[in-house]
Amino acid sequence: MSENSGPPNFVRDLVAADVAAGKHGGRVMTRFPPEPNGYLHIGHAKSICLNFGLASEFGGLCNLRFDDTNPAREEQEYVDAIRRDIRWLGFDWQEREYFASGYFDQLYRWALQLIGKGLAYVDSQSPDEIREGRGNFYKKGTESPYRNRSVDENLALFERMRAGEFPEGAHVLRAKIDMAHGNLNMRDPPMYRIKHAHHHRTGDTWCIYPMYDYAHGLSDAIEGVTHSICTLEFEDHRPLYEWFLEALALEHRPQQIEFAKLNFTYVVLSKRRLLQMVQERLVDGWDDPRMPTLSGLRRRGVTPEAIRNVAERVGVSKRDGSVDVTLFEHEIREHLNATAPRRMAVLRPLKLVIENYPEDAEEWFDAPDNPEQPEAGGRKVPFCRELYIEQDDFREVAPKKWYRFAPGQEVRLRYACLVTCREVVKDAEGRVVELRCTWDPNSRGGDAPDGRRVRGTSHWVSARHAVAATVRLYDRLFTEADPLGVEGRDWKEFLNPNSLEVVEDVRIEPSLATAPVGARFQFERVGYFCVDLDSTAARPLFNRTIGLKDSWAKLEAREGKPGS
RNA sequence: UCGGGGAUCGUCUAAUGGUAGGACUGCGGAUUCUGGUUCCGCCUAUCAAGGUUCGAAUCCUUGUCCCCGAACCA
Repeated sequence: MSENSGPPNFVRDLVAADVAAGKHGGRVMTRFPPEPNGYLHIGHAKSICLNFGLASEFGGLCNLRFDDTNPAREEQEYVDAIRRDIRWLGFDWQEREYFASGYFDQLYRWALQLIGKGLAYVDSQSPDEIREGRGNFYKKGTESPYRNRSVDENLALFERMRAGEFPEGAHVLRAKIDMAHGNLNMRDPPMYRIKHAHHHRTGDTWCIYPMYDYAHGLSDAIEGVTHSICTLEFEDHRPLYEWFLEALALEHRPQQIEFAKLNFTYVVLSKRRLLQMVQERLVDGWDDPRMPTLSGLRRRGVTPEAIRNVAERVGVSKRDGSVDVTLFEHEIREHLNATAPRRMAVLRPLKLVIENYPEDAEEWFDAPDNPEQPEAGGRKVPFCRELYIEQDDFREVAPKKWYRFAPGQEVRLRYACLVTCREVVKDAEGRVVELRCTWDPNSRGGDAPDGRRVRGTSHWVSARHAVAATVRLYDRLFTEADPLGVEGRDWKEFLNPNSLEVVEDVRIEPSLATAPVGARFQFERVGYFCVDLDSTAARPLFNRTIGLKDSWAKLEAREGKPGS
């Protein structure tokens, strides 16, 4: 057992009890079983962390198994993306990469066995008739007229299904269980259907494919999985999961355990809808930084650590709910705050001229990468007579408690010096285009020579040295906490029209211009940013991962709303 | 009208018959060359009603509400 076992939860308790009791010889084996029909998202991350985490905690192993029993939906692209994302998240399945399709032969032989035992039969009803015969929640099912075919007839028919003699839908292999069962899943569920489709791994070898319920538990059994962890909606599939193991009298019996999947406010997590957003170009692909996919989060600049931390923080239970997305945002900031080097960048430049600073002079100030760990190193930032500051940091009429630039107000330029705004220059339309300031030459480095208090500190870049860049400001993709839960409204109505804002005229300090793709920074006083895939030396491109908390904006917003 | 689950601060989650705790959020305050970080404080919860017990979030009974299930999807 490792030390980093995290908070308690019912799955761990179950596993711990099994280990203590010596079940499965005290062995723990889990698996993460994605269907390669879409990209992994933050919800899958919870399952990945749970499965790999449990295995490592109890000295066991976790397999990666692609659950690829439906050739119509599965593609190699997804297999590649899934591998990449799990590795990025920080987990290693070593050589234990499996495919349900790798078990097709064994599964087929077992199906033959079940037919031989009189526990499976070929049904030749139409899909409609089968649905009809299954009954519904309130009405028991009725037995198929084909239910009592002889073993030989079933064997022959099933063999002919496999040989490709029938069109799709002509026949299906069904488990013979109980058409009157209260659980619909037990009313003679289909085990195999005919699909004349090309499979991404088995090609055209098969034209019959096993169903999830038949394939999954048996795949677990083949791999020696001890604890098969899945989500709540499979709870009433468990009797069927167990029925197949029992019917085949397999000695190894994996145990299915269900937990509540992860959900966040202001996020939609369903492969179907994510695929829809991609296909309808509501976003720019699976790795659009607004997507809750692991690829999207990675491109956004979110760290794997933050994702693992949030997976641990949300816990594991059987209550379905929705985690406040601010918890995720908190974990993102927490890790980035500890690891991202600080830099200065001005998103919306306003020119600032220091009138008493020589025209042709310049100097370079020391700036630490992280002021809380000055020993961790730093860089020099250039300074000269003309600088850029943030437009937002100036107000011609200073509100109450405004510490930033305003006529006559002294402000600190971070790591540089103290300056006072003397004059405001406007263009013909009355827009503020330039601040004329003076500096205190004795404040070099940023400290007041006489200990006078200067509350405001602004970031800045040297006009002469700054590099132009583009920044993409990302915001939540949805404007509604529960986009799926608003009665009478389509979830797509709640897509945030401002989820992406491109800012073209950004000025960054020179050290930022050569940062490699994927590098993450804190732009001081602004937020966390990372270098996008499409960034070039000629035009650096940064994605905003998340903004810094802004208590000034909060205060101002509140005061702007009387009565609140 | 059926089957399977679930109900603890606003949110997520602990407490396994013995002080209802933590995290996030929110609200105060301190510190600060980031209105960031950090630190401190505050607010707020056992679905309901009965019962068992010295003692119940926990056990029993009844009820209420919520989620999942009727693909040849997973």
